[in-house]
Amino acid sequence: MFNRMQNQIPWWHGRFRGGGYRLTVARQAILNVLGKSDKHLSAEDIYLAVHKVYPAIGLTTVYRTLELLVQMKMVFKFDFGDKRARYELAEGVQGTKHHHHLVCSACGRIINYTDFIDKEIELLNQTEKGLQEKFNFKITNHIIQFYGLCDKCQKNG
Amino acid sequence: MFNRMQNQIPWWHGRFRGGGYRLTVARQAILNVLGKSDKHLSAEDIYLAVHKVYPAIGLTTVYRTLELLVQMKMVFKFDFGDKRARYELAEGVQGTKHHHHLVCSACGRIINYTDFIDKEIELLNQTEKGLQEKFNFKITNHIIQFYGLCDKCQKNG
DNA sequence: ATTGAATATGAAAACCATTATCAATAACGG
DNA sequence: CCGTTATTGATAATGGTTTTCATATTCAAT
Ligand SMILES: [Mn+2]
Ligand SMILES: [Mn+2]
Ligand SMILES: [Zn+2]
Ligand SMILES: [Zn+2]
Repeated sequence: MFNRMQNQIPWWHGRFRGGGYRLTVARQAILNVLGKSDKHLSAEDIYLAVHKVYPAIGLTTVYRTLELLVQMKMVFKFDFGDKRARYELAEGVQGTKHHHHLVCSACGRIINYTDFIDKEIELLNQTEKGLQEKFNFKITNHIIQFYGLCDKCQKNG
Repeated sequence: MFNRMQNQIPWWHGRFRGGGYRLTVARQAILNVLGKSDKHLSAEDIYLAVHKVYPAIGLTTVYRTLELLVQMKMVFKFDFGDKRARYELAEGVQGTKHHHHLVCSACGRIINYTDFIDKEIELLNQTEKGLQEKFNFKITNHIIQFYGLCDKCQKNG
């Protein structure tokens, strides 16, 4: 359909081959979009961005690829209360740092924050340990989101 | 369609009348279901429970009522990663205590926990204050969820 | 208790993000 | 280059939620 990308071997090459997955054009295109963006993209956002470069890649493949990337733990999937899932490269990948989110209930703006994270993590570890013991529940990850009004929406509200 | 419930004036009477809303049979039935359950019910769960007593009340009304109750801050709406929204009486209402959630990724079980909450709240207040200043973001509420495997699913997994 | 205006409801259709189907295509070891 | 098999794209289907609109209910004023 089109020639393989001319890039040097990308950092994610091994992740795919090691997992027994093929390194396809669609998957690379989707990872490129995610890697270039600092936003929290929906499947359609990603589809449209990919579409500009590879018009033949369909929305179905975007969904399937995102599902795979989430399963491979290369991508986080979020629900911020609008009706669509949102995706973001996982921490560690592309130098992304662990962070939590502020979500504006009015305009949907999403802010990453890394401040206070250290103390939060400390408490989380403590809490996770306690919960693990009390409920014998093996915690694998957590979601922390603050909802409210961003600066603009406070003025306009 | 059917006679008004014979209950004494319920605690939520004032909340409705004060907001300019009518105190209908459907709304009371739905609040009764929520008040009696300690689970995290979906719209359909609530519809089925209501249906046993008032078969004429439709699913649409359940959705509309839940939307209203969330807007009135009498009910919390959650997304636990299954495909449906889940509802729970808000803290303070019916003596409900503020709590966070453990969600089993395998079987979907949801556990409320109130332990560690005090320390969490303390840190949250601190964090919220900091975020408020740094981003001029007015925080109204937060979501904290831990995902993992419950005791049963660890054995069976 | 009756009335009437405004709100709330139910049945059905519409919506829309996500998934399933399936024939065609591309990736890659040999 | 070939053959096997994973992957893809177009399309249809799914399913929770929302919209529509005619009818019923609530409740303040009679
Ligand atoms: Mn983020
Ligand atoms: Mn709960
Ligand atoms: Zn905003
Ligand atoms: Zn479980």
